[in-house]
Amino acid sequence: MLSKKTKYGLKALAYVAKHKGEDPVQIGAIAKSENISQKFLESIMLTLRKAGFLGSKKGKGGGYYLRRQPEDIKMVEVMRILEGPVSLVPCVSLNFYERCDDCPDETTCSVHSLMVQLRDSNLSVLNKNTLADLIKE
Amino acid sequence: MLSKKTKYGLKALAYVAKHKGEDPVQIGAIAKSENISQKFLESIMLTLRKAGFLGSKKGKGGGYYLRRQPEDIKMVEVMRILEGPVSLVPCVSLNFYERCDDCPDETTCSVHSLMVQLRDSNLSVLNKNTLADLIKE
DNA sequence: TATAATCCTACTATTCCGATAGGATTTAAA
DNA sequence: TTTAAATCCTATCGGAATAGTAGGATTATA
Repeated sequence: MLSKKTKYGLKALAYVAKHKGEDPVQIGAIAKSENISQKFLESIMLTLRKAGFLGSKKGKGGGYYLRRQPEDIKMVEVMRILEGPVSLVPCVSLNFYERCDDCPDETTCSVHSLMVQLRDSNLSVLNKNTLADLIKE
Repeated sequence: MLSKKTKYGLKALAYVAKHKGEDPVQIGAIAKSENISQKFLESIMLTLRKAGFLGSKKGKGGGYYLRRQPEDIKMVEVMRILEGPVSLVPCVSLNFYERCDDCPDETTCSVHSLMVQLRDSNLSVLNKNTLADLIKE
């Protein structure tokens, strides 16, 4: 299951993208519109800003805005920042590789091939969807 | 990430499938071979038996055996028993549907379409892989 | 100077995961 | 008939992660 952090983060990004070109968007407005705890959302927005998706302006009239074009923000990037690895086991992860503590040998592991297939099918979806796709229609 | 429960359960099923036709397989043997805590594995085997994948024989010389052909046990079934929903959000789950507590309206939810795509791509992999595929080569 | 916003750190409550404990039950073999 | 070997079952527990909260520091506008 997706963490609330990721779900809220995606919705917030979509909200900001929808208001592209306008004044910066406030956390309060997003929280209200998407039914998210404002304090919780604060920390998520911070993560998204530090990751380079969002920029911010402090003080009165401040808020958040997109730093990149929606078409250029792939879902796979956002997922890796918010949710972590795309893979279901660390030993098939491309960006977060780790050995599995069980498994003496990856090549004879019975679940290895299945895990690779799941990783690749998820990657294909996450690579072709961008933030722009989230705000269509 | 996949829970250890699921990972261990898959490995255990593969182990039992590999020894199909022989005497029942003991938990101890699986635990040792796959580096799994025996007590933890006990509870997982119980789950798999109650779900109908495995049969058991008690007492000396007892153990576990497959109740269905490996080619007939789809990974999607096993995952649903051990890991739960295939979907990342309950509101797109086919077998565990629930409304999302946020989201006043699923049709306007910005992440809905992405979640459906991820669900379907995972389903396609999990539907075409069976236990027989886990023990190939 | 007052107000509105983000920024930042720390804390907390709850849930889930992985594992363990301790026996009850059943069966086969000595 | 006894003993050993196996599953069965329920309860519990520590630790980690998740979701959220608190409280103020900082910055910018009007």
